[in-house]
Order: sequence, then structure tokens, then C-alpha cells
Amino acid sequence: MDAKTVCLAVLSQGEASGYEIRKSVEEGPFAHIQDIGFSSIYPALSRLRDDGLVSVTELAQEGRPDKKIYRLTSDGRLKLLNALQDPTDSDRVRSDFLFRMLFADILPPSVINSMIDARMEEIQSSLSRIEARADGGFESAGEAFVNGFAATVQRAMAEYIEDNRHQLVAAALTPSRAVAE
Amino acid sequence: MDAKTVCLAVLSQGEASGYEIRKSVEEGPFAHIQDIGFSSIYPALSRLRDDGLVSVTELAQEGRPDKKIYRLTSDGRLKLLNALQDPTDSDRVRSDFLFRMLFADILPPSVINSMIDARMEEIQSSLSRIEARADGGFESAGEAFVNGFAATVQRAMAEYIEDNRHQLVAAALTPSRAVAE
DNA sequence: TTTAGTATATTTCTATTCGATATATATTGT
DNA sequence: ACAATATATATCGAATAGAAATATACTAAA
Repeated sequence: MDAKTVCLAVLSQGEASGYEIRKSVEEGPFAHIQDIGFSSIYPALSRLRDDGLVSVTELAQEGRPDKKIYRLTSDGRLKLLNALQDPTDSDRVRSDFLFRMLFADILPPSVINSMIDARMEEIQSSLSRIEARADGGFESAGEAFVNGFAATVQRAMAEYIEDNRHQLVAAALTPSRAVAE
Repeated sequence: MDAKTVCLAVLSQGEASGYEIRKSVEEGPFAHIQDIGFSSIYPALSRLRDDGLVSVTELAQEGRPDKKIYRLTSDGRLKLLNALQDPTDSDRVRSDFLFRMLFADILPPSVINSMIDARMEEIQSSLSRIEARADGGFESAGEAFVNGFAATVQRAMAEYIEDNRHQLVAAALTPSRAVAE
């Protein structure tokens, strides 16, 4: 989703500043399925305000920069509802880990092993966060569905890696392709 | 991975034009784990050539634009080997589908249902392509591992969706949040 | 048969996004 | 005392996304 829709989506769950939108996307229900940086958020919020889809209240703060609190307008809520029904883009995965695994037979086995270990740790910590979120209960059936989805996929990945990693390491030990060493 | 490394990676499996690199990434072993567009490939190839990491041969063709065929140099091969051992970025997923499912309770059930159906079809066609690739045999253990990984994940997703879709549709039928209708 | 769509092939444009940095201060941990 | 982390916005350059421009051949459907 584009940054504007992401902002509308987060704001539909309550008012927030740009900073809080980012935190919400990183840690909240959108974690694992969407990410966004400040350099997308701030221009997006400006445009949404110009288009009357959000309203802003500046809140003076001591010790910190003034906080700009954004709220959905009714136009904004409608826009979100429409955007959610627009044609859905295909899901996209970008895996640096699997990219490297494709070249397992030209990399040193020790490197392969530590990459796999690192990936397994990432998966475990993802799972911890997912399960922690489940303990807190869900605001909607959608959140429960997405959380369960993420958990299922992470577990499937962990299981596959554990079951098949030895084949990769074996291949790295007996390289079939030309290696520069 | 950045576009330059993707180009080096594809070229490590044989010479290719920019157009062929794209096709290879879309359809070959990189499918499902990486994507790249022409507007990344062509500038990347120019830079790689400037840096002496690839060499170019122009091939005149009739009826089609001249084809520029790129080959890895030995510097390029080394560069790839190094890049593959650089710190690995975290895997990233961007799911428009799950994003929408988060809002299942404010969308019409018919819309939810057709989004789910569309997603299931996409998964099935992904699986068909993955299984077709398995039938062709693999060039390396890495390819076999990645293909099996993709198959496992797609099957886990399909199974989860089938098992849990009714909960989403039920929620859409009895909306708990304010809906504009 | 004509027409639409798909395939080959590169280049370039605009808009968006990524990643880092600048700026400023409070709080927390070592 | 010092380092790291958290709060908060803005902006810069580089990279990427997505579409369009250009040109031709082949294939399938109306």
C-alpha cells in the first residue's frame, strides 16, 4: 500500500502523530506485513491535510519538538474505505536470506551455517512478538486472522529450515560449481 | 539485494541481456524471493560496466533493437562472492492482502470473500509454477532448498486461509466498528 | 483478414520510497 | 559520568517502482 493509505489506515484506529504512526506500523497489527519510513510519512501527511483527508492540531511540548496530531476527517474515512476495496496488489517477498541460499554451493559452509542460525533467531524473535500480541487479545477478527497467519508462516519456515539445512551445508562442503578460494 | 548484485547473480549463471535478466528474475530460481524492473536493471548494468565488473557485446538484430549481451568479468565474480557474504538484510513481506484483511470487519462480506478467492488462486498458481520447476530438476542444492521453501510457505498459507476464512467472513457480517454504508 | 495481444529489447520520465543525517532534549541503563 | 535509547519533525541524495516511448515480429482470435 502507498504511504497515504497506510497513514489513513493507522489513523482510523485513533489520532496520532507521524512518529506514532511509524511506531504503530512497526510494532502494531501491521508488523510483518507493511513497513514505512519517516520520509514517506511526513510528505504523505502533508498531502492528506492539503486534500482535507486529515486534520491537524499542533501540540506544544517542552523538551521535544512540537507534536502534530493528525485525525481522520469523514472524507478521509471514506477515502480509506474506497482504497481498501481497490484492486489488490500481489503479495511481495524480498528475502536476502533465500537469495544467498541459492548460492550455498559457492559459499563457505561456516558462512552458510551462521546465516541460517541468524535467520532462525530472527524467526524465533518474530514468533515471540507475534505470540505476545496474541496474549493481549485482539481488537478485531481481522487482527486475529493476520496474527495467526503470521504465526503459521513463521512456524512453517522454521520447520522447513531445520528439516533441510543439512542438505545445504552438505552441498557447501562438496562444491559442484567453480569457486574462487 | 540491490539491483547491481542481482545482475551479478543472474550473470553468474551465464551471459544475458538486460531483458533476459528481468525474465530470469521473474521466472527462474529468484522468483518469489526477488523482483526487479528495467529502470533498475539498465542503470545498474551501465554502472557495472563502468566499474569493470561486466563486459558487453553488442549484437545486431533484425526486427528488434540491438541486444547488449553482458558477461561477468573475474572482478565481477569476486564482487558477487563478497556481496553474498555481506550482512544479510531482514526478510521483508509486503502484503496488500493481509493489510485489507485487517479491516475485514468494516468491509462488505462479499468483498472479503472475493479478495480471499483471488488470493487463493494466486497461491495455487504460484504453487503450480513452483512444482513445475521442481519437475525440471535443480542446478544446485541451493535451488532445491529455495524451491522447497517456497512450496512449504505457500502451502502453509493456503491451509491457514482455508481453515480460518469463515471467521473473517462472520466478522464482516456482524461489524463491530462503525461502518460507512 | 484484420486486429488484438504477446514477445523481444532498450531507454527514459516522474513519482515514490529508502536510508541516512540534522536538530534538540529527556530518560534510562551501565 | 557516559552511552544508548526514546521522542519528534524535516530534509537530502540515491534507488526503485511503474508507466510510457520506440520499434518490430509472431500468434491467436474475431
